[in-house]
Amino acid sequence: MLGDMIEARHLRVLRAVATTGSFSAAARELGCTQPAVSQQMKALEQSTGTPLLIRSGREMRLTQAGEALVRHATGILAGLTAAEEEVAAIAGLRAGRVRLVSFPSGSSALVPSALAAMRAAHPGTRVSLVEAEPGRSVEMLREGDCEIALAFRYPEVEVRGDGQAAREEWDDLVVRPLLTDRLVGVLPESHRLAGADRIGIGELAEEPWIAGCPRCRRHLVEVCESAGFTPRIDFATDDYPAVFGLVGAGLGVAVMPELALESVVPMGARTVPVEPLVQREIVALTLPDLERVPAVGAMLDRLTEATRR
Amino acid sequence: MLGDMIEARHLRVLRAVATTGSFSAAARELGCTQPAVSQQMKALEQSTGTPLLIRSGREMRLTQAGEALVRHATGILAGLTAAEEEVAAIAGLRAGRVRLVSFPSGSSALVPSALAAMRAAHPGTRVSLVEAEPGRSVEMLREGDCEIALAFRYPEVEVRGDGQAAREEWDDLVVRPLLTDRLVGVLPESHRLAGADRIGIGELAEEPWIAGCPRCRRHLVEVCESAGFTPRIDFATDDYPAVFGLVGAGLGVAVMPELALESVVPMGARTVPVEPLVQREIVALTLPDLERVPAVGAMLDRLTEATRR
DNA sequence: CAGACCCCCCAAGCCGGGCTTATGCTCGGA
DNA sequence: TCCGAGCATAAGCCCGGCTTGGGGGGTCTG
Repeated sequence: MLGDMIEARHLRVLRAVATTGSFSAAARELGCTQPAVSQQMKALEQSTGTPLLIRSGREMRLTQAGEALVRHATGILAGLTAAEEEVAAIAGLRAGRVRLVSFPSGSSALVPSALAAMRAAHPGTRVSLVEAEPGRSVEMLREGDCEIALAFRYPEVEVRGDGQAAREEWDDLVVRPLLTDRLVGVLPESHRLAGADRIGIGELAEEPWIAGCPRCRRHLVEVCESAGFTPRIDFATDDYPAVFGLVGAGLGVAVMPELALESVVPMGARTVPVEPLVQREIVALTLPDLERVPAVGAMLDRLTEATRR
Repeated sequence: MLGDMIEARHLRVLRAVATTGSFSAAARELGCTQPAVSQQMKALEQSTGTPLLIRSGREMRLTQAGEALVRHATGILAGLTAAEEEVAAIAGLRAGRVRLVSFPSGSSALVPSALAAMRAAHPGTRVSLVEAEPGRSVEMLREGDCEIALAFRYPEVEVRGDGQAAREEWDDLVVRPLLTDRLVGVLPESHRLAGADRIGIGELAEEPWIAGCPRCRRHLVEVCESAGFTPRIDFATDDYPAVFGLVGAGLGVAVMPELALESVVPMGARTVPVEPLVQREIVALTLPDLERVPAVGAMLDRLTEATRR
């Protein structure tokens, strides 16, 4: 029920017989023995129900049905090799597309260098990049709208009954940790603690706060509450330069991933380590099957490498 | 070495999976069990070296390589079914061409009725007809320039050392006897024997003869010599009406196949049975492999049938 | 004219691969 | 929480392919 079709192998053998003019020559060309060719042709003639070859004296000729098959074989085998070639190009990293989605402004250094390394190593591949919040990016990953999602997670501050609420939603994904990012405090230059070596987060209990994305904001609240106070959040923005602007204007304090400070120069603000140590883990997420896709795997490797500079 | 190629069956399964969205549905569509589909896809992924399908939650999605394969599969499977269809049409006598070559003017009644019967029974087939001498027609058959050769042979008059010289050259062919044709004498109306019931060939020993084709001429000489004389041959022509004209003009006598008299009316000539009985056997020749080609076999059957009217 | 070579067919045997049944697992819905 | 659907896996049977070895026929050449 599944194999009642002309097989491509048969066509290849038939074509070899037609071009070489003999079973033996076809066998040599195909790298097998002559009886193998003989049997293949017998099987093909049986499956088609009509003779395909005429053994007339020494030369081998095609019947009309044989000619028809050979005529079609050209296109079919060409299509088959084209298909093999295309998938081989993808498998061999000479082609292939990776859709990468990253959280906004979270990987200003990481992603570009990984993209550059990928392009250098596998020029045929194409990597596209769009930005989305971690929640949305994971959704896109599950929906098939991207192959790699860059996200971050915070360790749980307090141990609750369901200890791994944040990690739980990823347990069917491949989670490749890239790097852990320490959060530092950001204070106005004029702040009394701006010059401190390090500060406890509780020392900022009375300050107005400027928070980041919802996820970051939630975690900030958790950290502060475990330190004994509830932060008064006056502003919330994803945009790190905006945070600097707000802090520089003396409108509040903030915490911010250290990585975000690498590519910008804070104006009118000072950074200072805070205690307790607050870390953010940046990870690349993908689906188990996708990890084995060569281009996806290669891009994951490039992302991992990009953290080792 | 022979099967290191993507198989058409794999593509069919992959396409079914892609369109139905699940292995089970594909299995139902293909008429096999679900593990069969599962294994086919695993084998295909292994042979291509890259994942083709993403099992994400409940829905099944294609990777880029899978999409490429499905895209090619459309054309490949279409070509394959087109090839199957064409050869099936030939096998099912809905198409096919038969090249028939007949000796000149030897089958004025036989061939046309067989052609008509063939066209009526299998309208899709095409039969072409050209004329050639028996020697040449057999050569064409062996060269692949025709599928059926109509020829005739005479029984050996005298038993020589190599008793079957004429039959020997056909012993690797399929010889299908169609009918045996008695030769009759053709005399001028004014001839003294024109009104006889039958004559011995020896009674024409002194007449000038009009012979037919080289083959017929050779046989005429053999028959006459076994009757004790050597015929004096003044004219030789393949054209039966011309023979009648020559005989009618009193220029000689001739022998002629009875069949040739069916579609012409002799003018100024009389036919009379001769003794000893001289017969000519009309046969259809083909190659052993060609006999099994449906259209060729059907045409042979029509030729055989055409003799039974 | 005979030997030699080439090519094809046939038979037997080994091997791999495919399909099936049976079973377990996961996930989503009632 | 139970149930149904769907996929994966294992074991087993079976068919089909490829190989080796032997035989027959045709052609070319010495």
